[in-house]
Amino acid sequence: MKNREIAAVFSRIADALDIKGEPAFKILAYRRAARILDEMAEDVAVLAADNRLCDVEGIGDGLASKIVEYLKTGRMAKADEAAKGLPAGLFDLLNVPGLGAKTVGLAFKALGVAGLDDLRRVIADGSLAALKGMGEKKAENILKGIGTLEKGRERLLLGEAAEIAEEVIAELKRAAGGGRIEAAGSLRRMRETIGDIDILASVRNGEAVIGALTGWNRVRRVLAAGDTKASVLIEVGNGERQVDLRFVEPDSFGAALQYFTGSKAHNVKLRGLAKDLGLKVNEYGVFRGERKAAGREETDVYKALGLPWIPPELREDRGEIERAREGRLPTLIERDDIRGDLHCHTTASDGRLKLAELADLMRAMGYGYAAVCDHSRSARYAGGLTPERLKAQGAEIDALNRKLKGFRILKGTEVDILPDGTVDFPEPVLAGLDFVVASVHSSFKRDVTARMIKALANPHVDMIGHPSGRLLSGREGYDVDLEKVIEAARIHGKAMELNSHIDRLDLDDVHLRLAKDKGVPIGIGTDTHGADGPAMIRFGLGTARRGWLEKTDVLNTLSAAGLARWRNKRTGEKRRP
DNA sequence: GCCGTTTTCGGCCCGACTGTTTTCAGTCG
Repeated sequence: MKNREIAAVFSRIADALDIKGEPAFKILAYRRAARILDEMAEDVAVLAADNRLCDVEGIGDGLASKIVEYLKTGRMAKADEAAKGLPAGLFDLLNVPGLGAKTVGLAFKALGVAGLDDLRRVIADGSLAALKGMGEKKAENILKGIGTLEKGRERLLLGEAAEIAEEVIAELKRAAGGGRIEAAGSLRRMRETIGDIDILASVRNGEAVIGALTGWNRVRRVLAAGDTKASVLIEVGNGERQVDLRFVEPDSFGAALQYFTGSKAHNVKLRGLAKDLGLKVNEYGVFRGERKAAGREETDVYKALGLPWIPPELREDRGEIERAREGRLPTLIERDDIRGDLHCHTTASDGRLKLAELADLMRAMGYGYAAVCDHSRSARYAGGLTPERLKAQGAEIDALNRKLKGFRILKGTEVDILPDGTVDFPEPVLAGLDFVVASVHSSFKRDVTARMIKALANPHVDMIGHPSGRLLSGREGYDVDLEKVIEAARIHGKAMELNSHIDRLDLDDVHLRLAKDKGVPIGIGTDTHGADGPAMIRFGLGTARRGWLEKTDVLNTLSAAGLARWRNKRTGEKRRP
């Protein structure tokens, strides 16, 4: 699939045009197309073959022909033309915070700056500061920006960002002594990774809160501190992370929350819609001329635009505004819809919880069941179970279940999908289990698509575990065609996992929506290994909601009995729930 | 570059902060 490749080419064209000072809206069109391609689950080559590229909003004749050109030849003349005369090192400079395309273009034209080393030199010798419109302060800030860039500004995992935000908010609330303080931005949208942490406040003593933030002992550097806004860099691990704080009056809180939750694409479209209605939307409210029509609550803002409230997780401009206008928004899955956990480990393999401890924690979540899915024998690094040990675990589960009221542990396994596509336990062993997750844990580059499809054909396999295999902290996923695997799941009546581990969130939002559209059920598992595991369902749920999933799309909204019926319907087996 | 129940041309979201300026450009979100 060439979607991401082409997105990267468009993005590069946008950067080049930006440095050259081309019209902003042309650049915007390339950037928008890059984002759309990046998030699209459907193969752009298929769209091109069907002559449907122009059906995608944001892609017109011009971009469509460039995509076709790239698919045919592997090149794009426009990209070469745009980058002509620009040293490759210039593009790196755009990553320096506080340094934009205009300044990069100026430094290149006036001083021949072609990369980071040149930039450091012209800052050191004062020639950058001497340019028109520049100055000592600007040069100094750019130098600090280079330092920040080199410290690493990789995005935080959603779970990490949530933890930091909670800490900051608690700190600010102490100083505020009342009022509303909430996280906004991509964190509120539950994106899988988070850049900056955005916090919105509506409090009496704003000065005290700004002071609490800028004076906090984890703050390394104050980037800006005005009357209504402050930005700081705080220490996180070995790196730094930006926290933005905004103040608004209480009667603008809803408008500001809407505005700072984003996404940018969602807001741009919303404002366009407002304009068509003769309204103006900003972070203070919805206005008709001078008159303020809404602002205190977020629901009022959407209502003023003729829309129902749109859940933050949907706000990515992936069709949610159109659906809201038609009154056809999905009813997203909620925490209370979840009846059990489908993926947990115990001390029998690489977990840190004993069976009884796991059962207690899962009961405390309000569930009716949890499936213990320890590793199979080939996963030696994880202490995978032999058939004999699995049988012994089953006896232990039976004994425990006899003592538990209103809750059961389901006998399961996370069985390895071996390099030849068979699974790690023979069929008679699997036949005695309540739930079977099949996962790839080795030979990531070897025929993963075919192996998963073969595993799905095994009558005892219920679900493919963490299907892409990616780790958000850095590991590329398997070499796998998820569209084909999801199609195979549909044919066999099987489920795909949404693994809630903060480093996985796998399937991702885009593929979840694809699975939903195909009618393939999603099982949300936490992959619990320790005591902090069960609560991670929160991040799985956020991702599920980003994938537009409703209660009926998710397997573990069924009761234990319902889950057994789902399996029996497929297999024709009779198994007591 | 895209796009059109007012438009095939002329729009394209809006504001805060900073540093450089005597009124605004650049960057960011």
